[in-house]
Amino acid sequence: MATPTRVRGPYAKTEARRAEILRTALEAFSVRGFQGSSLREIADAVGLSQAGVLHHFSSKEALLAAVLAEKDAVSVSHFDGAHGLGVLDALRGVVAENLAQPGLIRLFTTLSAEAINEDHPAHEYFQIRYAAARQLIAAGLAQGQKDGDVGADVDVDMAASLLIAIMDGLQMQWLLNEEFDMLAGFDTFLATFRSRISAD
Amino acid sequence: MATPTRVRGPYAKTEARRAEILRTALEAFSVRGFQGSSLREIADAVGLSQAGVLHHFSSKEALLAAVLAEKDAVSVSHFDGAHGLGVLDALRGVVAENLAQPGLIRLFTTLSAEAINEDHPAHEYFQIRYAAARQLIAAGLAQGQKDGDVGADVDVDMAASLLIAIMDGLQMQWLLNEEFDMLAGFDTFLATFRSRISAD
DNA sequence: ATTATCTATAGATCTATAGATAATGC
DNA sequence: ATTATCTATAGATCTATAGATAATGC
Repeated sequence: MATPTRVRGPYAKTEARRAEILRTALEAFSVRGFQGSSLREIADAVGLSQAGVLHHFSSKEALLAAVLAEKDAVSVSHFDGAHGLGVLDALRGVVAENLAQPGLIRLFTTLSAEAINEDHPAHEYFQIRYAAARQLIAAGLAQGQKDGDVGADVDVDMAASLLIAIMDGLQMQWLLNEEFDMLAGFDTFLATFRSRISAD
Repeated sequence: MATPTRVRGPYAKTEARRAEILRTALEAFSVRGFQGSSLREIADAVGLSQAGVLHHFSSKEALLAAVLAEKDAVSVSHFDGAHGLGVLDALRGVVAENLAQPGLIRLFTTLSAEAINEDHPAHEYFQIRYAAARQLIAAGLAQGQKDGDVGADVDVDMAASLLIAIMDGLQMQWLLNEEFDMLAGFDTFLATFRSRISAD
């Protein structure tokens, strides 16, 4: 029962076509959510039939999974080696970068709210994503405690949750109103928060 | 072309029936969103046919509008007379109250994210709701500046945005994980924030 | 020969309306 | 007589599959 030998690979254009579908699906999901988007509208925007899209992604859920998998872990690069109060600067970098990617932020904001529902296909994805983000931030702050630049009395898990909460909340206000300056908001928050958690 | 005289009112049971539909619709919208909920599932849960629901609310959008109109302005009572640093205590009261109403919080979190889309029927509702919340909080803080218990250098609009952001963000984490203690999170935030904005 | 794509369609939905029947209020 | 409710249905969707045809790779 060996898997049949793959005689040859896909067409040369296939990779680009798949990327085009993913880009288009991201746009649709970010604006209308997963439930509110149809394969038909994505196919039309790409210039394929609906069945053509399903040739590349076997189901609507598989397409969502592919979109999320592709855009995952992008912001993690900011955290390479960040520790202690440097974590706050890394997060500021994430906020600044997000300003240039409204579509991506809208995707995550829209889908994460849809995914509160346990039956949503991205429910587990977002639970894991949030836990991982908290863990990454908390670990960086804990390292800072060892190094002595973060106060030993700071609850690093709660601090991580607050940082994520303020970022999420500012994004929401920015998405509802482009004029809103979420970077200034984060800086205002950070000014207070930094002195709060820093070891005197 | 006068409106035909209303000869008599609805049945005695009608008010209760409408309330039942609203309660059921809130539950559905809060779990699956507006787009993800169907009149059929709401009708089934109430024990009516789909057409029966549409007799009481002329369309799905009208039902959404009625749900939002009914639940609006509930938290405003906390703010009666709150000003200056008292605004922070009022907001803490809102967070504490929200802990007992996960369904309602899920409704607003789910719908507000769906409503980022300009074409969503609740888009304008949430823009107005956010603006009103910011205005209410900012006005309370501005009053505190006149009274001298909030620092004159504080940007009250930004402070209001930060307070709303942290509340929204903590709610999101709480909805994804019931174990998360959002009141403790808000208190941690407040401890720092209060000293930050208070006039020395 | 295999991959990519299309047309056609099955089988489920979904919202809203039309028109009939049952229940209630004046 | 009016309100409440039902059944039936129109008219649009929606996802996924079957099977045919076109394009490409070895």
